Amino acid sequence: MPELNDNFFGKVYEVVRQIPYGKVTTYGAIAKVLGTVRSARMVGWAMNASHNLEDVPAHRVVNKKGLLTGKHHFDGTNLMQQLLESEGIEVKENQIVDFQKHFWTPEMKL
DNA sequence: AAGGTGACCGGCC
DNA sequence: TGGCCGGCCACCT
Repeated sequence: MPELNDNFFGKVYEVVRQIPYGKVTTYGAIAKVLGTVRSARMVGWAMNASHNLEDVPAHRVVNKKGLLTGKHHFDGTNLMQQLLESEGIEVKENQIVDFQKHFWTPEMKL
């Protein structure tokens, strides 16, 4: 029996899945919605597990500075950047250009 | 059961 | 923006 939504991870997946096309969010924002702002690290952990799920666009999740911190965890090295650029997001030196412009938070949805 | 770990954040300089 | 330090919580062994 799949116990996805029951876990802290499940919640993260749902939020990440709701990230619109061409938008990016931060771990802190997700953690905030989950109610655990202080444990933004856990969000990263969740993303690590989300690696197995294809429904979770982890490439749209970056750190506060707009850095593609997790790009190392992707299959390739520039895969994450390619995906973002494919969505119209400019990425330079592992950093998102006009990060704030593409910034999106789950709170917006609410 | 306890300890170690981690794709982070915020504050300070 | 950049570097360093402490906190924080869930997952894994």
